[in-house]
Amino acid sequence: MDSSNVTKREEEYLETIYLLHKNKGVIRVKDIARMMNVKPPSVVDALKKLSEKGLIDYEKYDRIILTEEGMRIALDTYAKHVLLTKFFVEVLGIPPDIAEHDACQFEHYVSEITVSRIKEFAKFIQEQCPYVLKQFLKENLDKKADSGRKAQKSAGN
Amino acid sequence: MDSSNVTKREEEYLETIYLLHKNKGVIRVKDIARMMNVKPPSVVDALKKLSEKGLIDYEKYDRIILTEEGMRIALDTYAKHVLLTKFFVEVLGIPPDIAEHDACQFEHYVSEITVSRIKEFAKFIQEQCPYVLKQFLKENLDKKADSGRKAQKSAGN
DNA sequence: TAAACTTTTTTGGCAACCCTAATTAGGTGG
DNA sequence: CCACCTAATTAGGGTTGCCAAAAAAGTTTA
Repeated sequence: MDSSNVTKREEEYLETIYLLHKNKGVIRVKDIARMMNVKPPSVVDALKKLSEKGLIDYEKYDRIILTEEGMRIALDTYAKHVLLTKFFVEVLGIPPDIAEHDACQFEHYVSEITVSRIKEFAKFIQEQCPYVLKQFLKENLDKKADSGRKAQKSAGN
Repeated sequence: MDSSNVTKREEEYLETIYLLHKNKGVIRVKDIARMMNVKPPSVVDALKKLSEKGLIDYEKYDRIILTEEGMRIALDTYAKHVLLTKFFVEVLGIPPDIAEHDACQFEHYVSEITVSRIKEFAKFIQEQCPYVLKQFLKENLDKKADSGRKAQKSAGN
């Protein structure tokens, strides 16, 4: 019931493990590595840390399973991820891949208040002025291809 | 005109230097340290790096001045900071201190598209359905004190 | 101007993450 | 059962950032 001293990066590892388990059942070091764009040794380092912190069950050359606490953190993080992505796409009309990118970072920093407020806001606006929202999206969804897109920051960091 | 290989943390140092200069003129290592919640040696480390990258002019025991490029990055970052904070406060009704905290992280990751879309959205909604927005804020601004607030993540990281 | 105080810098270290190049374990076909 | 191939792990390093303690520079004051 602690979840303190879990770094942002560890949250990402937990989220990835959760998604791999959900989609494929078995979890391989190399799959985690591929999904997170790191090399296998980095994954092993991370697994050891997560194991020491009691967030996963991990035996060398063997299974990788989220503990109850690890699962709690993974679900929590993933829920924010989904909510933020939906908001960016459905309310702001951001292209899905960019929305994904932004959500993927913000999810580790955003406060609970902001998360729940975003959720309420989306619902409120979709119910109270759906036409205005549709109008905004219509005006913006086609901007996708041009201008702003290329002005993207150069990934990294 | 590059701005690549500037870390998030370095962006924060640049932003802090910009704000100190704007508000007090003179910039002291200890002021930067206080504002960023780090100790002086960390600031000195950062100043050396920023200087090597040509983002500040820095002579030991002497002045600290943003170069043109450093100023560009600082202004850019600060602009996002202001925009995000305003959006969180004026549209979502997040308490200012929390909004500040969230913006302060997101500003280093958010894509240009999302920044400009947020700006446009705020304008659009404020113009097209100001009453509905006011209604949403009225319902939420008083929630400040209770529930969500204590569920804050424990800073750090 | 020299002692006393403050600020800045240097030194030496630590933690989080990542990588390349070995090494070791597991699984497979002959 | 052994050679082979792949996947996982260990060994050894690198970077970024932060800190405490010690040394050096700057400033103030008697």
